[in-house]
Amino acid sequence: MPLRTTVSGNETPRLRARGRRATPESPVSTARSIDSMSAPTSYGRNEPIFFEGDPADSIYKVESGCVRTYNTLDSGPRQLVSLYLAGDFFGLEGGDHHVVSAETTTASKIHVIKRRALMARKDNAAMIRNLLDLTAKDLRRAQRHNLLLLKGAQERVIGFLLDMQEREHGQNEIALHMTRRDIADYLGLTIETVSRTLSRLESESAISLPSPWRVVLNDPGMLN
Amino acid sequence: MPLRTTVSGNETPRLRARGRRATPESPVSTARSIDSMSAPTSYGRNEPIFFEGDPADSIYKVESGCVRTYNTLDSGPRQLVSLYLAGDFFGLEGGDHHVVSAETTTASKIHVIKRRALMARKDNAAMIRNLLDLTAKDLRRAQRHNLLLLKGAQERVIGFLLDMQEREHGQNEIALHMTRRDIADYLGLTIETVSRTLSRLESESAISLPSPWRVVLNDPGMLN
DNA sequence: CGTCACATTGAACCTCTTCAAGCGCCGTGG
DNA sequence: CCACGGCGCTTGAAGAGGTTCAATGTGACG
Repeated sequence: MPLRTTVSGNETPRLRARGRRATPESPVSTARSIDSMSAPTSYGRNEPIFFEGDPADSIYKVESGCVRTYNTLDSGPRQLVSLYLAGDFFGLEGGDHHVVSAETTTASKIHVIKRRALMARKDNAAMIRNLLDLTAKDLRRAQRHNLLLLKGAQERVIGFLLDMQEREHGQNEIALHMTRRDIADYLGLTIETVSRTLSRLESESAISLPSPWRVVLNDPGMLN
Repeated sequence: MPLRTTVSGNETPRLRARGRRATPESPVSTARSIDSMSAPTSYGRNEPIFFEGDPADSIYKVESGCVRTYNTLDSGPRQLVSLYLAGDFFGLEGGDHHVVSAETTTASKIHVIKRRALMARKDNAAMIRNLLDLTAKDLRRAQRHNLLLLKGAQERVIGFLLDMQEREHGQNEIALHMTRRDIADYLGLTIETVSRTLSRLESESAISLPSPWRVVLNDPGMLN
């Protein structure tokens, strides 16, 4: 097993949970689409965004970074429901109260969009249709994740990497934006299994691991 | 291991895939809500409703029976994405084409609702909002299913039973509407594991199995 | 330099799968 | 009418894959 000569980038996985530092509120945008309706809020690593049970009066868009949603009601090990990367919307489950909690997995910028602000707009019918499209997209993502969880460990990890690659503009070098624990909790595996699987894929030169938070897919097509 | 003196009901799990027999089309309803916009179509057991790749020009509501959605693209063992019971809507994933296939698991009646018919109505803004609510509900269901798949075999089966109970009006005796294979493919287990787990739960008198397609939860609260 | 969080690696254990056999119900046909 | 065969379900024993427990490695920061 080759010892990795790690050259870590600036994505240092380090807990720096200072309080959230809201950027000053900009005047309400008159933009046509849901995004960019407000200035993004900056979050540190592992900072909560909302909790299960909170009133669900806003939806959210990831400007940069990464957000995990999870369920606290079920005791035992943490189980992630979803991961959201730059460009993704979350908090779309509907209902009066959130059914999951949301936290950043790394330093992130998040747009917070009040539902009332959406509905108050002249073009609110278009907004609802926009919301519908976003929710349907999240549904498709959840269903694809379901399929992934019906497979074995190696296929889960590979599926995760391919999904991440697709969501990160198709580059072969992808930034994970999260720790092994997040990956494991998202895939229903242990961190040991995730680590071993990645190591094996690297030893088979299917991937490279320049640093723990970076993965290079040497042959994305081969991974299927 | 007590031999079960099975007294089969009329839910005989038997292939009887006669051709679909559409009920005569009723005049377009002027009802206020999405459901009951058309007369239901009757399907036999294991009959396809739509296939992955078909144009998604309709949404569907289960009047009675049960529908499974699954993915055929990934080779290997069949993997169910979702199960829909009486009262549930499906086909809400959005997009121009279906990303899953849908089949009945048992004789069923299904409402087929054209999207165009929805959008053509005077109150189509309300219809879209209705669609949004239904899609968000399906999303919540998919996310709950995700959580289930992150657990062990016994918890999956118990979670499945509790989910079914909740969806069948909270009665303690529930009809499964499907075979062990469907359950296994939905939970990511083998039929043997499902069968064994149910047998063990019965031997611990947590449940009773009057017939393979019927389950009685002796103490729903205890199962958590 | 020492500490801390995260990641990796090894070995024993356990759960679920795989393979195999048998049972019960039902429909069919001799 | 009963024998046969298909299908679904159950049960057992061996095997593989992932977890658990434990130790070590690595980089960042004070």
